[in-house]
Amino acid sequence: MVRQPYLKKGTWSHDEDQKLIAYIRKYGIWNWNEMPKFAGLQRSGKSCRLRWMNYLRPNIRRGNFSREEEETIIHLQKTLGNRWSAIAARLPQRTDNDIKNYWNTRLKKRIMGEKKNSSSATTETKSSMEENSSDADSSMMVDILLDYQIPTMDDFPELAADTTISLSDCDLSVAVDDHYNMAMDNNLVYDHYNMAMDNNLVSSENYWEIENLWGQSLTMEGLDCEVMSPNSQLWLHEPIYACDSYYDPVVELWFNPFI
DNA sequence: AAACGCATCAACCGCACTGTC
DNA sequence: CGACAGTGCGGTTGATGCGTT
Repeated sequence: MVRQPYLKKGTWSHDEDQKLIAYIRKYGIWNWNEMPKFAGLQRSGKSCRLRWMNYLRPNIRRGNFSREEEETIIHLQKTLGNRWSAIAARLPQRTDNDIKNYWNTRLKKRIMGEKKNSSSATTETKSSMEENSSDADSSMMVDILLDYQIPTMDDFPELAADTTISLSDCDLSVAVDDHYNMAMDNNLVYDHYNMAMDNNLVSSENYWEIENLWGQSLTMEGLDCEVMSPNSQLWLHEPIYACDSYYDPVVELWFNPFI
């Protein structure tokens, strides 16, 4: 009879966060089920993955959703349904869990309230939205996002899976520039890409945009440890979060992991 | 100050999907 | 083709905080 090791549940402690971050920074993500053991965590792989994806991962934006983000979520939810991961893919720096929570606790109620008031009022709101230029802009942005298909590595079969990719020293531009321009006609993607590459050093914000644009094949999980390393270095280079208006203990962890 | 209700969000659970053998 | 392992996703729950009585 195999004795199951004790697996802790519930809220993560500061110490556990430290261990997971330190481990991933050093070795990258290779196997969620095995990692906790080596990282000295008494957690399931699932729990580690969730904690990482929803809280510890760099470039996660926390705090209040902007009006534009709200409109985007509402629009995408209407179009895509409760496909939170798909919605999150179109909202840089927000996690699917955050979006799901925000929808369930706030937006859904608001929508229900609006519907309850009267259907005519809803129509009125829609037309007033169209009149309002900023709202119209956000609506247009949503349309662009909806039309935009995120490319994956499948779109670039020329690129070998073991290609060394280092955003921090712009190897990426050398490796994929031609393929990218050749394959992508979408100006939105092209602008994001150029915006990032115009900088000598790719900022974490731009990195996030690129990561989203290039799909999961270019994220940590899709890459082996060799390819992971440059990305890890990138995080070390600039572990800055977009939302800087409040204290976040995770930011503190990234800057001072061994406090 | 205590009790209560509600809102929020981190985390869990179960299922589905995908890749490998 | 089926079994299995690893991973991802969406629904749900439970702990916590906050406002109200």
